[in-house]
Amino acid sequence: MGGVKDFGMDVTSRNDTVMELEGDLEPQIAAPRAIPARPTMKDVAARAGVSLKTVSRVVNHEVGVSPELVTKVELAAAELDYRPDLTASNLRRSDRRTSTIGLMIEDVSNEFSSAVHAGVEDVARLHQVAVLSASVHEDPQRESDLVRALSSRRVDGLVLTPTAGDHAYLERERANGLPMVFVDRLPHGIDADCVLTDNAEGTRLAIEYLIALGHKHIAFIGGLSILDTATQRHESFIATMQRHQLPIDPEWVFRNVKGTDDAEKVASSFLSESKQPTAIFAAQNMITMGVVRALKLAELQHKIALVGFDDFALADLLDPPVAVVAQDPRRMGQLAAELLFERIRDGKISEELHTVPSRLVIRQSGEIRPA
Amino acid sequence: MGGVKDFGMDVTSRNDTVMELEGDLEPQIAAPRAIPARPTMKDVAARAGVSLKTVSRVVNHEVGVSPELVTKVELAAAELDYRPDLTASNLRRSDRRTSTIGLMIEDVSNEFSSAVHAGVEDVARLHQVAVLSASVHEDPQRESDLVRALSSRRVDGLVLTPTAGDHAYLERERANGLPMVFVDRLPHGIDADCVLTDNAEGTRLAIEYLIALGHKHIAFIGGLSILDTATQRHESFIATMQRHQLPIDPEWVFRNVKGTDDAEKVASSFLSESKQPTAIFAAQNMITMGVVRALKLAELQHKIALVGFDDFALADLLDPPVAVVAQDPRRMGQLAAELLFERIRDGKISEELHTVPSRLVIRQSGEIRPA
DNA sequence: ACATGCCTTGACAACGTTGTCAGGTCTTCC
DNA sequence: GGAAGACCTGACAACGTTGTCAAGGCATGT
Repeated sequence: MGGVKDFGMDVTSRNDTVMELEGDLEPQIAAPRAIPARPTMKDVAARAGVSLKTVSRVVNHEVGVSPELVTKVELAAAELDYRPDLTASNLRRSDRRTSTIGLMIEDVSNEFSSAVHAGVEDVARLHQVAVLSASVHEDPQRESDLVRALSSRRVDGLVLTPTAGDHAYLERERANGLPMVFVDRLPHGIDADCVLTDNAEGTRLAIEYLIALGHKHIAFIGGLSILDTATQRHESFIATMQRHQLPIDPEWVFRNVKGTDDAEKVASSFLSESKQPTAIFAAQNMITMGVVRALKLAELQHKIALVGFDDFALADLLDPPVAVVAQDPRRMGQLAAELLFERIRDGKISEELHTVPSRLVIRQSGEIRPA
Repeated sequence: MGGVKDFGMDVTSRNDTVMELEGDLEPQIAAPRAIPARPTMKDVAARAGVSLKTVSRVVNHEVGVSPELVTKVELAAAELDYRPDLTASNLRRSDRRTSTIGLMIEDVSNEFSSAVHAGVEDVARLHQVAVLSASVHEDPQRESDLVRALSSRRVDGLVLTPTAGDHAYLERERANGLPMVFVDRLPHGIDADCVLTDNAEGTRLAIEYLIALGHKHIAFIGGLSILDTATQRHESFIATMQRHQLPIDPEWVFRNVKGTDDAEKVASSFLSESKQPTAIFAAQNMITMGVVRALKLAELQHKIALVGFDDFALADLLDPPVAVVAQDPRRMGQLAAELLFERIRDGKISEELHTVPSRLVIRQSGEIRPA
């Protein structure tokens, strides 16, 4: 809160009597000529010679206004460059909609998140709704601050990727009229609508593909296990290997790997040993990139197979091109937004779980067979 | 505008007398229990046993409220999960700030645009300001629609990448109190604050580097010449070649190339000829990727030098790693936002031109010498 | 004891808009 | 010709909040 109050200089409203109190002071050179008055409905009404309410009707395309008045009002509005004030409108309207939703993602400049963003925007645009977007950066404190900020701006709903923390606090927010849909990760402490990738299935696809090629020694490098997505991929890896009665070598199973550099280090460590896996499964975007680097450094990129989870730009241009389990983040965003608009429309709270399928994209790095 | 009026069912305000008119109809099963009432200041005031204004003072951290009352009010607010309504606050406040700005970029899911977005967010966050973001997709109609939409939501200012069209219409918007800063491209028909990459200088750096390596026959593949950025890069290419008295072979100069596929086609066309350039300058992101593809296809990636304009993820992992002129889109976003907040703060309109330097990132593809 | 001034609190209007309702004009029908 | 209805228009209140101002309590100085 604590608004913006330092700017002061409090310009009195445009056409009221001007305060004449400080006439004794020298002329205020370059006074903060702040905030030119915007034309309001009142101004349009005056210019068109009609009442306020008639302008309102014309602006909102209500039926039952005579054509002449419509023309007059539209002309006056155009001449003044009138823009209806959605904030005032929202205040008065009975549905209290702001035609704005909030989107909280990991990082707006991240390839995955911004694809989700694009998907949400696709749908929001159809509904003529604007999107307030923000990066959470995996920070629970920032997450709850953002929820407050967006709630204060009275967004009609929220699409968000939850952090690892507890989300019981959102229950009250939702009860107070803020519909929300989670995307990419399941929240803890609240039952809510959620759109997820099928992590287990995607992982199974990748691993079984490698197994079919004859691989028996597959390394697993996964992300932060506080995140469900990472855990699901790990569990599916284990389950799939077991189902095929293959040994899981603990020295080739890494969890809690964070970011490209860490992944490169981890991969390099076991690639320099004499005993090596014949294939590597990198359970996340950044990790895949790190492994690519490590393989290249060790000049093993054509000897050891690699499949990553989540596609990325240029994966097909690398040497060798990198096989991946491709998610469909844009679709996830679209689906989440569609769900949200349903919830907003009929005001009911529900707890549907939607899964967006992932598919295996076979590229050379995956086709390498064990020696 | 034509707001959202189809949802109907007009729930009367929460604690007023409930309308008893249609008691004869069957019970409305699962009636759209729309919009639960949110607590307002009035509710908080009642619960804390103080006046409305006192709650306002506490919420806004104004001085001069007795500590006991502050505690009482804060307690009541917390119990009700009260969230101040920024839209109502903005309406009444004399500064009329919404603490929200608009951002219009090419595409939220584009690597360059979303880095600009991240930069804007960095600065907005410091100011506790939310960002309404939208993709323009190089569509002038969409651009002006978005400006209207954001203006109606009374954003405090606008950061935007202009399309190729005319922008005189924004003059009136700005005169009506909407500060704006352009980023990445210079607008036409309006003098305004603008943050640009130094396209000419970046291009010069790249070309002179190639020349220094001994290249004399350099191909140029550039983007849509309706965009100034593309034109500037082209002109700088020509000027630099001429300054070094090198021939410009028209059959190796391509403009108006759009997207990866188009670039690949164009590059492939001249790579299949017997006479070839010894180096290629790709004047844009997508174009560079297309050229990489074409070179790889022709197996010339280690024979012909390549430098691209604008860096991209994994450029360093390609074979060979691709040399580029790197812009700093995040810095551009930050700078634009900083400028915008200055304009918002002191309400003055100005027309500063800011240039963010680009730098040459040398990677193997640039180090290839002519045969 | 009284005037003065500071400090805290609340009543009230207003921001720009829309929902409600009443009033006016014009048809239509007996 | 008059009543009834359809149609169009405007006056007014209200949405949730803050700016303004006045009133009351208390301490201080004479």
